[in-house]
Order: sequence, then C-alpha cells, then structure tokens
Amino acid sequence: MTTLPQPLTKGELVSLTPQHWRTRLEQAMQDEQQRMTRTRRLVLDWITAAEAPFSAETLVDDLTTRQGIISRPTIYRAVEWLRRTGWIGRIHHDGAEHTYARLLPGHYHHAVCTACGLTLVFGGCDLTQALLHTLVAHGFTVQGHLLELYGHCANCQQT
Amino acid sequence: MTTLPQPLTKGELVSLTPQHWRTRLEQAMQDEQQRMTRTRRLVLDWITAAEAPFSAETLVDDLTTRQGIISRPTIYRAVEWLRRTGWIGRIHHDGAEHTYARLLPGHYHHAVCTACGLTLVFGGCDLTQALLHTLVAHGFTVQGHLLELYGHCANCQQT
DNA sequence: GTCGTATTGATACGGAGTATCATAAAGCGA
DNA sequence: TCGCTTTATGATACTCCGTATCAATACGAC
Ligand SMILES: [Zn+2]
Ligand SMILES: [Zn+2]
Ligand SMILES: [Zn+2]
Ligand SMILES: [Zn+2]
Repeated sequence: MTTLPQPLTKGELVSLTPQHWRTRLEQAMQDEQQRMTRTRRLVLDWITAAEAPFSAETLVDDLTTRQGIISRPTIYRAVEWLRRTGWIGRIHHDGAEHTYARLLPGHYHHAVCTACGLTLVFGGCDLTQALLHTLVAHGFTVQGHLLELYGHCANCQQT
Repeated sequence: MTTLPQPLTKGELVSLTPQHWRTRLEQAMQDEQQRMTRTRRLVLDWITAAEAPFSAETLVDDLTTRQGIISRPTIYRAVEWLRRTGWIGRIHHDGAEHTYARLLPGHYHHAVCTACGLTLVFGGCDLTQALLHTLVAHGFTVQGHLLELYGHCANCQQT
C-alpha cells in the first residue's frame, strides 16, 4: 500500500509515480461511474507514459494516427474531464497552447522553462495572501487564481 | 504638467485618467516613429473612451460597423503593439477570450469579478518572492509570470 | 445474453488570431 | 505644396484550438 503527501505543504515539489497516479485514477473512475472504454484506456495509457507536460493536440496527433481511429472530440472530452476532476492540471503559456500534467486533485502551480519546456509542479500556495489585504479593502473576495511562472531551468542557464 | 505614481508600491491601485494615458501614449508614439494614422486614431479614441477592460473582438465589432471600414488585422496589430509596449495590459480569463486595460508601461495584475466582469488593476507584486526559495533550490531562475485573480466584487457578493 | 445508458466518431461549425501582398497614406524634405 | 520613401492598411484567405450535434456503438449491470 502506498501513501501520498496528501495536503502538500508550501512550495513542496509534487512527486508522484505514473503508476500511482493511474491506480488512484481508475479507482476514482469506478467511484464516479465513469466507464473504462477502449478509447479512454488508450488515452490514459498515453498520459500515464508521458514524461513531460503535453498538449491535447499532441495526444490527437499520436492517437489518431498510431493507435487506430480515435476522434479529436473524444480526446478533448477525456482531457477536459481529467482537468475538471483535477487528475491533470492545465498549464497556461501566455500566447501558446495549453499543456497538461498529471496531478492528484488539489491545488498546484507550475514553473515552466521557456527554453526547453521543462515544467516543475508545486503544491501549496500562499500567493493570494499577499494581495488579499488590498482586495478585501475594496470588497473583493478572491475565489480562484491563475498563476504560471516562466524562466530558465538549471540546464538552460547559459546566456 | 501632470505627475504620476511611477514606480507603484505593493498593492497600490492604479489610478490613471484616460486623457493622461492618451497624452503620454501619443508622446511615446512620436518618440518611437509610430505614425498617427486615421485608423490608429479611431482605435485610440475607442480605447481612451473605454470605461472597462475590453476584448479585441469588441473593438472589431464596434469599429468595423460604425466608424467606416477598419480591418480586423489592423485592429489586432494596433492592440498587439500597445500590449507589447505596455500601454495596455492583457488580462487572461482561463477559458475565455483575452481582455485589455489601459496601463502605463510597467508591471500589473488584475482581479476580475466573474459575475459582472469588473476588473481591478494592481501595481507592484511580491508574489514571486514566496516561491522563489524553492525554485532557486532547484536551479530555476524566474523571469516572468502570469497571475490573474478571480472572485466577486463588492457589488456581486450576494450568493 | 439483454438492455438502458454512457460514450463514441463523423461531421461540421465557431471563435480567435495571423500570413500575404498589392494598395494607400504618413511624414519629410525640397 | 509636391513628390518620394517608408510604413501601415485592407482584402483575402488561412491556421489552430476547441466544440455542437447526433446517429451509431459498446459498456457493464443484471
Ligand atoms: Zn530548460
Ligand atoms: Zn495557487
Ligand atoms: Zn461584480
Ligand atoms: Zn507580478
């Protein structure tokens, strides 16, 4: 039996084996009456095997050509369900297309290397606290936020 | 002569009259060899008169129908130039289209009411400081970030 | 197996933004 | 004020990402 760092502490790096993610996910799918169809298995296999954040279009390209006929809408439906339920996190890239990363349901942020695309995932966040004071003073209640960090990873430091 | 709160302090609300923004912008356009064409004047008039953040498509709808023929690419070119040079800020809305707000060149964030669309603009930000420690420990240098806050404004507090 | 329901794939559509390129018009100096 | 050079524009068409529709299919509970 495996245990997980469930409520992550501030700044803690998320560490999660693909197999662990997959096991928990399939459990949840049963609990929520989600059928394990051929198509979903292929999508989940692909995502489980992914070594880095991926875009929906990458999935489409790979699965529609190699693994038999899987339609674009179905792939987007699967990805969107995983995102909505928190099993993958959506990563925003300003001008570019979204990418996704395996996660356990929860709250995370990403640090994306703009040179090589490497993405670090962080659990926990106290970011809203900083602005909260000013916002409260204006009667604004924060319910969510969007935060992505961009920079260079350890391997891409040379100017 | 008007003075501005140039380097904004943390959490300070940006206060800027449309006329002031316009004056400074036209100055900058001259300095940077940007021609003041009929089309740009119409676009700037529209943005100067805007009372809330706007989308590029709104501009297209308004200007192409009412003010004579202005092409969509031209509008997008103008908006993109203003964004690149910092005279407007791009506001991300997760799933939905971008909006833009008048700004002076600098660094800002937005708090968007998901009920009525009201957008507060904040100058200054210490948000990266919170995560920086962990990131530095991983050899990651932060060069930029994307942050939007979502919630309900003072007028939209009722359930 | 049978059956009801969830899911799929085909198709087509939509919004947002961009590439191209010949034409027009700013701005500047004569 | 008249060219002239350079920049900006508009028409057109296109790409990319994502979604609506809906008849046909396949889960999986029984
Ligand atoms: Zn890198
Ligand atoms: Zn957060
Ligand atoms: Zn509101
Ligand atoms: Zn910031």
